[in-house]
Amino acid sequence: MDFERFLSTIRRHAQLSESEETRLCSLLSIKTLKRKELLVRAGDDGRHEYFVNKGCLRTYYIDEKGVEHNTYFAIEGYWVSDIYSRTFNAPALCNIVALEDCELVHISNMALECFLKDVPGLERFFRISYQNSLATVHLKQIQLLSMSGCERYNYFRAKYPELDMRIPQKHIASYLGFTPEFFNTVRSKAIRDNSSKTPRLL
Amino acid sequence: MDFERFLSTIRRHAQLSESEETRLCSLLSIKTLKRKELLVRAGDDGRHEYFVNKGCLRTYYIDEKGVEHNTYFAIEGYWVSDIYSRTFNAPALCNIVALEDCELVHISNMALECFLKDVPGLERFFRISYQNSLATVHLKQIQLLSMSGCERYNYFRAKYPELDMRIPQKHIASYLGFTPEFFNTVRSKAIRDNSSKTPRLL
DNA sequence: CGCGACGTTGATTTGCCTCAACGATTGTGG
DNA sequence: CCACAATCGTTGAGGCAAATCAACGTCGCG
Repeated sequence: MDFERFLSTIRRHAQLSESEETRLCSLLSIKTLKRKELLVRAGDDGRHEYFVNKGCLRTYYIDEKGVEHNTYFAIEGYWVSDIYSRTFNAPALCNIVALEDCELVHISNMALECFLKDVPGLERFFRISYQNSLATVHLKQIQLLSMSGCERYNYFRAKYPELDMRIPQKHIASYLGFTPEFFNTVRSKAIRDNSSKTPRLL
Repeated sequence: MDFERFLSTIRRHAQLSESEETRLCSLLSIKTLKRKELLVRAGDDGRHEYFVNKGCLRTYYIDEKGVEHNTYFAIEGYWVSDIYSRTFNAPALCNIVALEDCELVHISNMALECFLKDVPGLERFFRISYQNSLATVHLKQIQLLSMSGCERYNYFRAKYPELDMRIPQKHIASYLGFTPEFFNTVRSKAIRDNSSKTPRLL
């Protein structure tokens, strides 16, 4: 079992004692997924947290008309789950699917909650992580409200060059909130005038 | 100094010892604001957290063209701050202004951070709060991507009836991501066919 | 090879914005 | 207490950004 990357991520914001780390590891398991396999299906029980050791996943919501909307991409070192389901003990809102073959570290929400009650250091880790996510999401929200489609894509390319290359364009289009066709015209324009001024926010 | 509501909010997710509560209170102060007064100005130091005892505030971002975009409303029992500034020790991204006369509980980010290091119970409180916010914001993000303007407003009315009545329409328009003029046509339509199906998400 | 997924391009439509004008309401100073 | 300004909400005409629909080239894969 390879929990090294997992543990070193935890250690970035919190110190656990050796025995705490051992106990934590006993709650973990490894889950592998083939490309296109579903990790979470909307409506099912989504009360699990995953850490990406290897691979790439996408989280998306399916609206009433059957249209998919991507909300999140996860690659190595990222966490992924249906946060809504975990937090409110509700059925999952979103689907999560592997874009590549994946190796994930798994912990059930229940095990995690119990462990958190006992181990303040881990509370601290997640408090900091969630705070960071919240600040980041707030920035994304500002972006969605204030930037044109073209600007949003330039911003995305500048901030996540790896995702821009690794993920099929139609998924990026959906993530940024427009159609694949429109994404195309934006994209060719963005590449043409590559003079592209760096965005104001980063 | 009236910290009762503040403390009872904390107690909802965490238990502090009596001495911890006393120490916490010694870090707090009361801040009052008149209507239209600024609490935080974009670009300034925003490393403070506030809890609303009384009143109503709005958080907004000003884009490059000078247009305001509302991102958050806070009323009694809510917390408010420039989370980005607090988290990344950066200048504030947003302005925060009083929509009514306000009474706030104030704590500086530095005092809060120090206290958190010492008091695991408070880490827990904020871990849970941030997790709830994150789940809620994720839902809002889904909404912005998947719903039409009209649907977004019906959703907002259903979920926050108090805010719908308490806050000037133009601010709600901006929060939902469209102009006051367009908001109006949407609003009159929404009221007319009040048959309005309850939204799928809540 | 042939099928299906993906990316590309263009014609048409539409949701929402812009601009402008006009009541209604609130606030303010004389 | 009234007059006037300022702000807010309302309505309509015209315009633009982005969606929709449809057709076609290309690539990877069974």
